[in-house]
Amino acid sequence: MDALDMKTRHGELCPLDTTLKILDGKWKSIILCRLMEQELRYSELLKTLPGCTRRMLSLQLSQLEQDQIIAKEIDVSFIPIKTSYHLTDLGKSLVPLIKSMDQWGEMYIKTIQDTTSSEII
Amino acid sequence: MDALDMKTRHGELCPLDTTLKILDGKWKSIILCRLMEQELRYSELLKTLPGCTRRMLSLQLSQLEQDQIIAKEIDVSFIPIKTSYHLTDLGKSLVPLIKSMDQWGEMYIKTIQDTTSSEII
DNA sequence: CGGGATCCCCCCAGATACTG
DNA sequence: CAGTATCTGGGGGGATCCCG
Repeated sequence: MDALDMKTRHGELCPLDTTLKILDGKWKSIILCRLMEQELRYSELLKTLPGCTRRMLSLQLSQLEQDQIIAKEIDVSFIPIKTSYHLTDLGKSLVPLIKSMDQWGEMYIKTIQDTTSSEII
Repeated sequence: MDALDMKTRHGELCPLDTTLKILDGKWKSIILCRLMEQELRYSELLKTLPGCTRRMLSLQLSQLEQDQIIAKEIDVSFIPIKTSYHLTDLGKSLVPLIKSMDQWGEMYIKTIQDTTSSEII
């Protein structure tokens, strides 16, 4: 576990772990849900994430950027500066997986509700 | 976020989050990888997880059990007691997803290695 | 053998203030 | 507008000990 010290934040035991590490973070899943639909600016993202502080948004975005899942464009043509975030190709390749995980989550929630309401155990 | 207070540890904003919460935990991904292959006992699992303490293994297993991803069987027919863990049906339904995530992780690692070694940016 | 209970430390994340 | 810097507390996780 010391041998492989890749540039990114990986050193996991299996590739599955790598995927989870990339997705792990308090707001990353929702951020990705938003960016799957459209490119968004920092302040626009912040509005859609009730309870998320600017500090946290910055941290999560920079990690996703480091992992090359998203990229930002900075428009310095006029003041105030505007930055926008969008999925990279690598990020786009994650979309089908995210949708599958979302669907499984939906199924899971339904199943749990059914079994706990009828209380079979 | 107060309205829905399900029995399980969920209160997330999107189903994707639910899936990630279930999988999130220091050793869960590897535990699931092991249990996908075969049913295993507590001590057997511990051996295949170098660095994992008994405390952590207990915690992770109990969470997976609470979430109804795994189940345990306790054999009290003789001393010492032996318990074994296996995937539930819900856990088995997660297998294709886990394999997809594992495959994406493999692809990701390769891609990152290529781009960073040639340093295209 | 398969866990809990307890203590303790460190890091994550919130609050607040500052900056180009 | 889009962030960073600093301080602070609460919880996750290691180490250790105990129990049925």
